[in-house]
Amino acid sequence: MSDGSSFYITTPIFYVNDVPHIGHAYTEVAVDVLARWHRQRGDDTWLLTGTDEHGQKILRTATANGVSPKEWADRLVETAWKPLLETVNIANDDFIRTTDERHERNAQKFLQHLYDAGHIYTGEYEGYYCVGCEEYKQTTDLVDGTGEYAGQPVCAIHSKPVELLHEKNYFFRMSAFADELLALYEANPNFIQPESARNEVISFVKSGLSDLSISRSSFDWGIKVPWDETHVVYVWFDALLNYITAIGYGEDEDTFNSRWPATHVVGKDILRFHAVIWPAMLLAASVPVPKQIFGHGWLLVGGEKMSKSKLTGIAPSQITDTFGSDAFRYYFMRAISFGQDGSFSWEDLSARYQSELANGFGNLASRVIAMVVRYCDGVIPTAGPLSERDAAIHATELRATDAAGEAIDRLAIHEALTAVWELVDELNGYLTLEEPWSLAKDPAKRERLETVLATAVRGLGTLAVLLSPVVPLATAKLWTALGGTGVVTDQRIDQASEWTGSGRVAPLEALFPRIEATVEAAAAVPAAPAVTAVPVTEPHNA
RNA sequence: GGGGCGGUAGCUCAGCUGGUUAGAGCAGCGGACUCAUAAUCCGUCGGUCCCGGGUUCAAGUCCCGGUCGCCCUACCA
Repeated sequence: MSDGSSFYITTPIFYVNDVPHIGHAYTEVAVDVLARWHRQRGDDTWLLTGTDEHGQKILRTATANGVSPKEWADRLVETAWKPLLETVNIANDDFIRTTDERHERNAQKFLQHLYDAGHIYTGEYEGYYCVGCEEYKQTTDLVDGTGEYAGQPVCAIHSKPVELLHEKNYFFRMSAFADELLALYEANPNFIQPESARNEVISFVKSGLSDLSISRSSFDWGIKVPWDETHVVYVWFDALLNYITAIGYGEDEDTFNSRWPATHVVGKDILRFHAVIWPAMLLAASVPVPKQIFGHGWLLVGGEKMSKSKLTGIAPSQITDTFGSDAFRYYFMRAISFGQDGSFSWEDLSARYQSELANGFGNLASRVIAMVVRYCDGVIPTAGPLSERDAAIHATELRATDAAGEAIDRLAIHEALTAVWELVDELNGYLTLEEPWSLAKDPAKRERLETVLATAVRGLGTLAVLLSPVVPLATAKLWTALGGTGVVTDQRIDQASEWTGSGRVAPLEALFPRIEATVEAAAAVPAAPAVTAVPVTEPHNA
């Protein structure tokens, strides 16, 4: 687990037409925390994210805005999606766009490969098409018409007649892989996690797989099907391939082999694409399947799934403008069991910011450093003989380090934080019991004072190392204040308590300053939309 | 219609294969302390474990029924 092995992790790629909300940021942060953790463990880590830019919807909005689809995508990537990564401080190693040449070229290679191997056939798709919806409807989406349309099926949404259309399509023989997939799920219980996600996928596949239409000819904004340029590749088929085209599939075997297979973290709404279609595609192409697919839960606002249409969508910057990116990252990682749905509320966010970050961790850093400055002129003292309590702190450092690392291996980010926070709480309690401010008044207790402060400083440095993946800005400041060697992100997280430094501390500003008046403003104003349905500002597309 | 998940203190949630007085954090209340971001530490209040049956020496924990919420999936006419 710390042998420099490869760790390749991905986020889903953003559909550029969406408006960034905290759900997108949540996924990014989770993946980023895992990636940072692995980097600090010495693993050869690679974090990929990017954008999904093809498809009819994008073509349509681009046209409506009077620009080409590529121009439209360029604009959204630059104004919305790359800024989102900045907003929540994502340290990605690559950013792939499905319009990148490297992607298009190698996605075509992949497709041609499947075609040559006989996994693709020509079929005909017949279905009812609703012009209003601009999509094929299932018969269950249709209702009997009334009035002038009596007797014919109409779209349940538009109440207008649908057209029966035939379209030639290329189909991927996905049905042939059902047994192989089930065997895969069976043989590797961790392939799909958490358990609830795994069960759902298994029961879905057991109920039978149908073949997948993978091309469209009614519009042309997509990757051309290599043997038939009148067709473009179905957007999901195209999008999934980003995970391999980004690391050299088709043209750089060495790089590809050194990174693949990946850990895919996705929202549970797109789990099936990743846990069924994607592995089937890879099996067909004789490419190893992913290491793991993890489906996380949804963010609930006011008890409902957060959504733009319900006006509960929240822009990440609404949170980070007030609380900062560290608090955003910490809050969502700590408050929500990764894998389950989680409730978001401004009240909970500001409560946790105050009690856990400001009063718990931030204040601990302040008081320890202040005492070293005050009682030892900023020189970190050397510990003398250790008391039972001192030893207990050291034991907790080791226990937290191990427990957190083990939790990260299970992608239980929230548990990792819980484990680390035991050290925060114990250190605060330790100081209260040892009362270094009292020891300082008695010269005869000098050695004891120094031992206590040395122990506290050591614990604080351990926290800086352990929390660096989650709150990188605060821990960098803390690291500097502690006189830590090099940068904190280079410190081995699996040996967090073995950190070294110059032996001097520097003054430290409050890591998480209290947010007094602004808390009320933040809690009151942005919370309003969920209750009173005030529209959330959407800065980009109409 | 089938299938799955969930309904535990004011809030957010733990409670594995059933076993002593049902737990945590936050909020509330009381106290201690002063190094620190009026922060920290200690104590304390607080629950018909959705409802009704059943199995058992014993059920939040298993079974049946009901109810509410969510998710997946499928429709007969």
